[in-house]
Amino acid sequence: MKEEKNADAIDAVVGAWRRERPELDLTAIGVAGRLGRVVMLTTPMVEAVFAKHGLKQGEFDVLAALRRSGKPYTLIPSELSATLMMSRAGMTSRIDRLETAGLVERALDPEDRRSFRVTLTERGFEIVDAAMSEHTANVAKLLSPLGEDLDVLDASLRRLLGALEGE
Amino acid sequence: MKEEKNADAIDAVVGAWRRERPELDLTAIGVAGRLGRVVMLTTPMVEAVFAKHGLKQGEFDVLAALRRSGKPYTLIPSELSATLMMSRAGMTSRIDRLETAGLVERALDPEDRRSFRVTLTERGFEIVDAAMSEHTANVAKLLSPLGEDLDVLDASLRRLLGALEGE
DNA sequence: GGCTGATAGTTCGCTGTCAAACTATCTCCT
DNA sequence: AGGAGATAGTTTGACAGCGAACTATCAGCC
Repeated sequence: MKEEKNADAIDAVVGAWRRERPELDLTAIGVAGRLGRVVMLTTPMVEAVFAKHGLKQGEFDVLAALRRSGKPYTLIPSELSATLMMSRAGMTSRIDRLETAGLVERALDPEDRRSFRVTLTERGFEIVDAAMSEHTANVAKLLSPLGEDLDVLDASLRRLLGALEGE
Repeated sequence: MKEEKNADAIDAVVGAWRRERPELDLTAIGVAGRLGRVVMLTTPMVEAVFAKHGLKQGEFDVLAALRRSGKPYTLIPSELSATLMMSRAGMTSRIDRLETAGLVERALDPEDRRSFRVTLTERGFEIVDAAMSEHTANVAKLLSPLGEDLDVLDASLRRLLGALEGE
């Protein structure tokens, strides 16, 4: 006994809306719903990998931005908050936590005394590299059901993202 | 002078990783990054519509779940928290807020004295219907750059979601 | 019929984020 | 040179969400 139709949770939501508000065109709502739900379902699985390395998602994001910036693995807080699309207030506290944990260091910026240079420590480097390796494998596994659709999905998302980012 | 290549923010991230960690296969990371970024960029645009109706996303979600459940627009808190995939503690406070705002009512459940029935008020009904109409149009507009790729994207996401939800 | 364990909802303490207000410093313009 | 406005980072206060602990009620088993 296999399921004839592979209906998902979004089909149920869209179906209910269609019954209650038949005049609405729900095509895009369904796509947006699936997008959001995929992110919601995968988030805890992604976070679990970071947790194994003692990191939260947001902390990994900071370390990863420093790591991929290349030697000397240094950025200033405002660059970090812009790249990660978060407020500077939030970035202050993230850096505080990472500094306390010994994964980054704050150093004076000789060219701008308002600012700091945030640098990966040796330990931060090792942890983020280990976490990134595992994260990469984990995401590949999570998306493996897509098969050859992976490229199709990527192409569609690229098209959408290009428009959303404003060319 | 037009851009020859339509590189997006994720291309920059993946490119930096490829330079720093050439041994990693970043295909899936790129797709996941685009997924997350699309959600991150669209979230404020979606929330702006709800805000016009005096709602936050989470509050709209509750009203919408009640609305699409059909007459008598009634659910119990544990159904709501399960449907919306959030903790019961969080649901308690959401319902508190919505009740204070006069958009839902709590009534005794005659069949289970531990529980309540949460029902849309007349005013809640009107607000969620108006918000849903505008939300639907807004999402359609946000995804309109996809053109005929909308169905392609939906098919891929459905495939992925089916696997993530465990068949 | 009356414990035992499960379930519904709430309260409490904590955390991560944001916006706004604030200090320090830089930049530019005249 | 020096003053106006912009910018970097922090502090503060507020808020939504979570997990754990708690109360009340239900369900089922002996």
